[in-house]
Amino acid sequence: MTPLQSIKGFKDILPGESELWQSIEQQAKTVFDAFGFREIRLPLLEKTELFARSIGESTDIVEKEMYTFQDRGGDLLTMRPEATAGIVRAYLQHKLYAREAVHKFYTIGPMFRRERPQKGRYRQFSQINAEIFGVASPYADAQLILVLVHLMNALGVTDAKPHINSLGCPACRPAFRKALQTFLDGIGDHLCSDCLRRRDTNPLRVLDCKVPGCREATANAPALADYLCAECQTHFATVQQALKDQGVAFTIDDRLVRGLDYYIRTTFEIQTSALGAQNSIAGGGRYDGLAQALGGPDIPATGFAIGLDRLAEIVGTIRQSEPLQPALFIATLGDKARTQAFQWLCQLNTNGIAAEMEYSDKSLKSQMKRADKLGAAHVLILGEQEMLQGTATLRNMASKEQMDIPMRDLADRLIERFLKTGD
RNA sequence: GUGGGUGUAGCUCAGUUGGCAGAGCAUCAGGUUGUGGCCCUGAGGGUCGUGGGUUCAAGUCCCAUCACUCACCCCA
Repeated sequence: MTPLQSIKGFKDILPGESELWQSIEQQAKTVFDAFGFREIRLPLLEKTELFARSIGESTDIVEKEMYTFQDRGGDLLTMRPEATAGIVRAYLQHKLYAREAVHKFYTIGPMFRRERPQKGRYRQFSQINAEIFGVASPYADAQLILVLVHLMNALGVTDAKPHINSLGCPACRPAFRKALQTFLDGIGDHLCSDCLRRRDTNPLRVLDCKVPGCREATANAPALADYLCAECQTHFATVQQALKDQGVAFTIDDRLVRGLDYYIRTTFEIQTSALGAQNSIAGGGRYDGLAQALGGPDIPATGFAIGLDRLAEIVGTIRQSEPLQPALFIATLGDKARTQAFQWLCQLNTNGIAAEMEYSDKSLKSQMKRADKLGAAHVLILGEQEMLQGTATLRNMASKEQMDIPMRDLADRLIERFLKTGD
């Protein structure tokens, strides 16, 4: 019988890789602390309606990628495919806007989408999210981009550059959408089949198509920038100026159209070439209308999500994580010695000293081999001779020096020794 | 949902016109009846992804199926 396997698109993070994730998460927390973001932890499960109303009924995510099921009470529930909707829900539910005008959150955790897996894309994937509520100013957008750039630098990710765009607002986007649709109607046969479908459902996405034929056909398409209202223009210009003032290099990409319905004005992505077809490791934008659409007050908001799996893959090629090396390995010969050794081991471990021992009956040679493989700095040998003498032998693995230590209060002596010298 | 590639030891992979299932690394043991790294010797470990077909004979050829993977779509 073949052993059970994990579900397609769900992966294990084994020791060796988990250290990498821990260090990225730690680094992110450090950056968030400095920029004034506080952690919010949320359920993985929400009512389906929340995502349908926030992400957009006609998006692929809602139409065919969500893990949705009915619970025993009859409610339709969904494993969250993204975090923003849940954050907004919690923000509204607890009326946090009534306590303070401005809130800055971050959260780290898994999301679920039933897509076909490939490099850098899994059915369970983790994101680091950051959101700012209550700030309409473009400086909030600029700050988020700066947080991303700062974090990438701190992690040593050099092949990563912000791409930014403005999608306009409810005042100016409809006019552009109409102009674009008219243009697309005129070039019908030159578009790929996907784009023909998009022309009706979501014309802006045609601009984002990678098919060369579509790129050519839309080369002279109306540009969103020409349709932005005065307020949107000022907003976008301020974002750019703020980034320049901070010395952040960025690319204006007027075809950067994001998939979720709720984005307006500023959108941005951090792109890299290190992940095959998946060139985006983080993305976000402004979503001022969402709080109101979900039944709350009209509160401006902006945020981003980092693909943690993708980030870990990139950072992992830069760094290698080594297992923690024990300060001491205890080798024993005989049952009595082993019993004594386990007492000492427990004492050492509970006092914060990384120590290991051999539990089964093995030759001293093979125990030394294992100690060496684990990278133990010292080996404590307790055999029959030592038991008779009332001492144990402490061997320094690097210098090969050995010394006898009385068994009485031995653990205390070692704890003192290792805590003091640190080796 | 669509298309391509790959499935042989724990890992990385050889396997010729169809003819006894292989290597390196790793593991374990011995060389030293109580001392690691290097070296030497040996051992264990395989439903060749799974099921069917062709054949005297299939890891190899044919069909189906599953898994993994890359890409499209979409997105982080």
